[in-house]
Amino acid sequence: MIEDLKLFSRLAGMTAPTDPAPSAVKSRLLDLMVALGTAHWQDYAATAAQHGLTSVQARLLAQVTAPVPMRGLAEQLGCDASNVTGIVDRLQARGLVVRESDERDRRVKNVVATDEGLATIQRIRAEMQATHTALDALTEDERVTLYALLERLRPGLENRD
Amino acid sequence: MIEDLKLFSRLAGMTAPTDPAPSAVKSRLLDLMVALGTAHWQDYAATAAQHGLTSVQARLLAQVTAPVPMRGLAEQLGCDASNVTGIVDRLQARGLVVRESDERDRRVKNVVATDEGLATIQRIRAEMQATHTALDALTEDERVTLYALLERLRPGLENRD
DNA sequence: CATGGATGCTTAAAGGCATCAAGTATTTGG
DNA sequence: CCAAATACTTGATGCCTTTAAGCATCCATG
Repeated sequence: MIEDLKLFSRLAGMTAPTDPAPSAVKSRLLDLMVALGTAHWQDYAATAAQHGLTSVQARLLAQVTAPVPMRGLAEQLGCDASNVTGIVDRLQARGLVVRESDERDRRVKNVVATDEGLATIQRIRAEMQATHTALDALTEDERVTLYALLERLRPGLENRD
Repeated sequence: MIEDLKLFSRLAGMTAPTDPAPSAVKSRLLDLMVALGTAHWQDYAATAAQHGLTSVQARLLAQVTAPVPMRGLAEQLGCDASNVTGIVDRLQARGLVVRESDERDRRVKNVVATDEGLATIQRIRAEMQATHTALDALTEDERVTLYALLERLRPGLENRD
């Protein structure tokens, strides 16, 4: 692991001047991000499954901290509005959310989390064992550094319509 | 952004001594990882979709650098073997992979990527625009640091059966 | 050698996710 | 007032996923 760090320091130095070819670090970093992203996602899905939820149901539920119209959920999830209908149907059938008609615009239905819904999503967050374990492997300072680096990655990743 | 780093350095210092309560950094880092993981995953799926592949199909294809038995693919994808049958069926229908009977054990069928399959997966990797853009926001040194940190996260995340 | 138990793969059924096209309310702007 | 836009739902189709069951092949033990 420490060898790895040295290896990449050398690689970094080698391509430093003008960085003409795509960096070897970048390529390997991409692989690593795919691998970790997948593993992390599976942790999320597995934890949600322990509460009888699919990952997309958990993701939707997490968005409902305040009343949200269906349309808004569709945008946040990056999927078709017709899709949200079914997901909310199933969450509602389990008593985790409720649909409320908007008074100002009667076309709109706002989704509201029930107490049980709020409790469930909080529990899922707390129970993501693999992710917690992984983060425990870092010192607090390292977490700060990681946070800062990931924060800088965010702008490039988020503006996908 | 730099303020953020200072903020978290302070937070880190505050919880330093014995770290009794769950760290605030850890909690925010978890949120960030969920957000970035999702965004990154969507980039992956969208890029694969441009080549008419689902994300799982792309993921499977990426595993087939050498002949792999169906069972091996199921383990690498973390899903049931019966699932792999259908995914390989569809990839095979598009001419991206081929099934070959293993000579030593005739129960086994090895999946082999065609030239077109190899080319496709390479193109998808190269075309993950959002991810590449995001990584370009970092300097080479920062990428090295990020790689080293993520590498340390891996053991905790990967040993999920 | 024979056979019973693994092992590798496939099929079928059932449920959820995703997109598209079409349909119903409701609002809004000319 | 009426046409277009908007919010949501429904239905069709296809893929993913799991479970249970089935077939072929291997292997270990008697």
